[in-house]
Amino acid sequence: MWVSRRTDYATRAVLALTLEDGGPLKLEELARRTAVPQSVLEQVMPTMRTAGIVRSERGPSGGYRLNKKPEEITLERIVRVFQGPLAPISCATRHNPEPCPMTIGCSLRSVWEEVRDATIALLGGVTFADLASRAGGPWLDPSLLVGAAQDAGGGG
Amino acid sequence: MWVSRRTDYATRAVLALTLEDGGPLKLEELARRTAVPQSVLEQVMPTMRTAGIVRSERGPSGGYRLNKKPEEITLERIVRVFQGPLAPISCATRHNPEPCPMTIGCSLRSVWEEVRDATIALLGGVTFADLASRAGGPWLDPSLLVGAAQDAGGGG
DNA sequence: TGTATTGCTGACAGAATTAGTAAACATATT
DNA sequence: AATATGTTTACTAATTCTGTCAGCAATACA
Repeated sequence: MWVSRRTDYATRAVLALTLEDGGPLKLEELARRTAVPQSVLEQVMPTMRTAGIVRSERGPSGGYRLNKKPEEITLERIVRVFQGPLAPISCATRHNPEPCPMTIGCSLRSVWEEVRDATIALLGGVTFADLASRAGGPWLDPSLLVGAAQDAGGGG
Repeated sequence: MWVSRRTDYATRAVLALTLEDGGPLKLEELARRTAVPQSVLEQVMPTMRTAGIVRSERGPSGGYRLNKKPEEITLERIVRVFQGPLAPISCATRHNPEPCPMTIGCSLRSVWEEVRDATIALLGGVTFADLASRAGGPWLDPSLLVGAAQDAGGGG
């Protein structure tokens, strides 16, 4: 339960863009497909733009596209942008591990590091090309869409 | 960075008790050895007692002991008591996964589940007997102890 | 019986984090 | 200009985290 809502939203958005394969998606449409509040996506997408993951165009016929090939975007990348360090505890980060009073011989830390490494290995080994190919059918449950975007209509 | 301070403290305390091997440790002593504020341990230890991990005796010559053999206490057990579900996201818990609007074909969820399972495998595969045997030398850095427990003195 | 020593419990305050809304702004097209 | 889009910032409410404290409960021992 350590993945924040925004991280979740971001990964959904990138998956949606991957499935769209090139064509730009407007924020409104993106919000509808991912069932994310538009006002929140408004904050999430610029962050990903700054991180170089997506690219945007303004004005009519604007929208978002991926800025790289899906095979080059790992889940780890997205998660890191929104979550920071992946270590479960601050004494086990790779960069600036917080010194803990039990550094010497603290056998707990090595386990936390193993958890960290396993997490990184999994998230780093999955690209959005993988995710898209696995996401066969319709990946959005219409019955739960009601209220997610008021003017989404029944369309489809 | 999803392991809370209290979880950290709890695991340290169990390790300390394991290293003590049977002999009871007073809360005050436990706090000193683990460099945890005594007032916080006062909340953490009863929780572990309720969970059946430790056992306590009151009065003079009282204190805490393990309630099981160290080989029978996994790190997973402790973490679960204080953290709840180990899944990184609420749609990937084993018990009551929160339905997310992308259930159908959402390929992200399976990755979160892999992270969850890897975490469980690691934490569940390590017992405090393991940890104690790995924790060779003095596992408390004296130089960082200052201020951790005011009346600990410079002693040692 | 009473006192000292220990653990137990619940209330609480401050800080930090999270989630979501909204208003005003910038840029591109027509 | 007018419209359609993305951008930025401020803000509120809710929740969680961390640590402190005061007072209660039980045990040992004189």
